[in-house]
Amino acid sequence: MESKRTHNLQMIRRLPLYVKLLRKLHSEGIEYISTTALINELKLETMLVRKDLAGLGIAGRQKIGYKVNELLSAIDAYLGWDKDGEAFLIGAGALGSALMGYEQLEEFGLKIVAAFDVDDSKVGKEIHGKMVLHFSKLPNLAKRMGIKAAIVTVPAESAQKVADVLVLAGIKGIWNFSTKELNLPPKVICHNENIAGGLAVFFFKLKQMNGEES
Amino acid sequence: MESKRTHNLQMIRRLPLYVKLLRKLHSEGIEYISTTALINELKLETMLVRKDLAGLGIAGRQKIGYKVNELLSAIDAYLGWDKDGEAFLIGAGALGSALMGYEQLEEFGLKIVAAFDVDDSKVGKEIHGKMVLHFSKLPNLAKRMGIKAAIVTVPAESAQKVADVLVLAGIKGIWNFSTKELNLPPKVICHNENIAGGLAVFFFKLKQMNGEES
DNA sequence: TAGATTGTTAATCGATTAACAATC
DNA sequence: TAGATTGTTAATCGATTAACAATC
Repeated sequence: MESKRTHNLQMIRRLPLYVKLLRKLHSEGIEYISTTALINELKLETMLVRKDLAGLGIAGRQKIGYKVNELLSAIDAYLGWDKDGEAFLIGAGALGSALMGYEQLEEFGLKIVAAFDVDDSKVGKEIHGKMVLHFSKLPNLAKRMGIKAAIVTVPAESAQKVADVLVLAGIKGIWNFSTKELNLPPKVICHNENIAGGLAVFFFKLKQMNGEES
Repeated sequence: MESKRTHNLQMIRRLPLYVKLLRKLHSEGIEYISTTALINELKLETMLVRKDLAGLGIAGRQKIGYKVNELLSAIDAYLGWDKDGEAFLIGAGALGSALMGYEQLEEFGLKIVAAFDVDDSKVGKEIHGKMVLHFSKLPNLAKRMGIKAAIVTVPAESAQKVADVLVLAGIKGIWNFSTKELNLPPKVICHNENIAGGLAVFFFKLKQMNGEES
């Protein structure tokens, strides 16, 4: 029963792009789409899109293409979007506040139900309609509400301490925005979002471009 | 004079992690660091770190390691951090506001000098100490201030229109946070930050983990 | 039938990992 | 000298691209 196909993480990163477009098509009443049409809209490489759709394991029809709603539910299933994802957010600073107000997260299946911080000037307030609670209340709430996912947007210095508490509170997955590799037990998964890394790549590309001109 | 080494983008993404640690060491007065020590701190793979440092083109000394400040300036030079990066931000929504208040950006060499929006309820206000101006003022200001980089945090629907204006205004690099592939002339570089993609990977890992348990 | 499109298998390319050599 | 560490070259692995087959 083990899955033979090796999962392509880069492909998974592209899935939301497809979802965004497919939902738009769906809302416009379009039932079928060909890869050629997808490529035109998304400006991706032909073979990439073809491979990605093939990887979802559903069949298209020649001359017609893929059924839009079949593609959508295949992607949902692939990503585990069928059960809706509720998460706590820890660290209501600039970045944390942003994620609390970032509609795209809910659009793509993640709902932040509450935020936590240790800063008294933040605790008790609402940000984008969501309550900021004291971090000490997290373990109880997590158990009571059955929350299994957490978004970590605290400074690098506190990240490991926060993670330790999360693990004890029964959190199973951490989306980590701090610039710090976390030490976690094997049963807890972690995905690092390295924004500073993205910035570095941006700078590097800029430099290369300028370098070429001179 | 052309560079022979192929640049490893993944390595570039890791550089800020090194910088963060190296700066801390530097401030503590530590002069030399070995890769072994770096690996312990950062929890990265031995060979990755070794290769990354080698890629910077500076020499370490056996038994002693690398000179901390040499490493730092090598990374700065590699990324083009020597000249400081000033940027405009377009789209002062949740995500845009966050980036305006996100200290890490300045820490890693990018200074947002002003933000732009078309929403009258935002224009004229200050967010995290930075002015939000009307988008129509961008072209003039960009030329007057010599700004060459822009951060795009507008919704996918307006992203291309914004990009077109930026190109005309002489912007040479775009850090694109919208879920939309931009159509740009070859001389303008673009780096896409796909946060929804990161979320998709996070969900996928969560699903895999839960799937294994059952 | 011809053409457009899906589907699959092989080749290439880039990044990581492993193995080994060099040196203080 | 022995050991720790840097430095380099080769092997593996994953993702993309190319080539070709199948079919409506």
